[in-house]
Amino acid sequence: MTMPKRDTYTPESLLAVAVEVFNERGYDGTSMEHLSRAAGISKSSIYHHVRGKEELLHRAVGRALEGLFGILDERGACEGRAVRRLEYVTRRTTEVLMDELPYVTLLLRVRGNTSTERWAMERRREFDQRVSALLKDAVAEGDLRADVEARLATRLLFGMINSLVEWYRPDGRASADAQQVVDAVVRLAFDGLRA
Amino acid sequence: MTMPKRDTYTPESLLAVAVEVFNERGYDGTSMEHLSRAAGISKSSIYHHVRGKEELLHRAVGRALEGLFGILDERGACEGRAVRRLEYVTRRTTEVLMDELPYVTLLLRVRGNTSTERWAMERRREFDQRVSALLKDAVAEGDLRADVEARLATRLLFGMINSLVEWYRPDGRASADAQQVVDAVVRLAFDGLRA
DNA sequence: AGATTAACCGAATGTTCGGTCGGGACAAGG
DNA sequence: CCTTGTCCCGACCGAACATTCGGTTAATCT
Repeated sequence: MTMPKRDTYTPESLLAVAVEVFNERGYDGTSMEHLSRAAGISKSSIYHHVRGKEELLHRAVGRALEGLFGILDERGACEGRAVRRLEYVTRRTTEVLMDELPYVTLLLRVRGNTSTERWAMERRREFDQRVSALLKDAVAEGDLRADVEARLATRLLFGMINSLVEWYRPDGRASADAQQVVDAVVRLAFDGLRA
Repeated sequence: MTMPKRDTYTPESLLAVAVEVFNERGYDGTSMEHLSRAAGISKSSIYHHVRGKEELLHRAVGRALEGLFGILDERGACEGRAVRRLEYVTRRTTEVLMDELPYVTLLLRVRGNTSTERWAMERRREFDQRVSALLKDAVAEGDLRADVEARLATRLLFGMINSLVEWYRPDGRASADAQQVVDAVVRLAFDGLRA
């Protein structure tokens, strides 16, 4: 096997560039010309690394979904009272969203025009339902208010968390910044704005 | 002046159709061909009513912004303690968002590729800052928790409200449904999930 | 040194895009 | 009944689109 020493693109490193551009211009608003300019290689060279535009999208949303579903398998999401598990998932979802920001951003914006997008939307709905069940359990155990429907509350909770992709930008090496955001999300979600 | 009796499109009625398609496929993912099929007239006929694709976008986001900024001029947003004014704006923003759902949806999704989109983003930021100032006042008056930064809290609050466009669909003639959503938003925002 | 191969490129492919053009149908005013 | 203006259409245009193709370069393997 040959191993080129000059720095070169892998499907993964190319994906990182592409996802940045997708998020800036929108997937449909991004041409292969845009991608090639951002990557610093020619349009045709991109096809050496990936099958095409849609494969880049598929890899990106796949990575985001992997991160999100991974949370549900962690110990904190499976053990203890439902309200503690929900708080854990809330915290971890926020963390994963910030860790994998560009990929999750892209996932949250797919509109369903291609089969890849429809697949992503379906898997996302699946994740939502898993968390909705968790919230419903916490209400049943008496730890969460019962005067707001579980499905509705889940949607508003995720609405708050997911909105991070609209404004959060990683702050250099300081993860103190990130932890502050996570705390704010958990506090506001569970205890509200009121003093 | 001639007055055709056969039912025909006005810029406004055409806009309503266009905005639906924009929201389904995304603005960039919508071609004039898609619009013409949805409107039931030919592509070229669309240009009889509007200057082009971007004018439709401009009219739509303009209408959304009009509705949002209108809230800030209402009495409830100008009188009383800051926390009450913030609660009023929260409630009314949710209501306007549901009333003008398709238009606000489009507004919240612009990415900044055209000058119209950049204009919309700027005006939106302006609205955000007005509300952020309100929230900051409420913290200063001791009615809201001080352990979460005002700017951050505003973003999370709007994140929750704005997420409505991702899932809320008007329920026939029943506005009881809508009022339930408004109540849930205000309750969760100010008092949290906890029982 | 010669063969192989990953990485890349410029030029061209067919397709779809937003938008234009000349004209037809039809109602209202004279 | 003939003009005038509204509303619409099919045919078309240049540009931009995603993708393909034939070939070049340079590093690795034998």
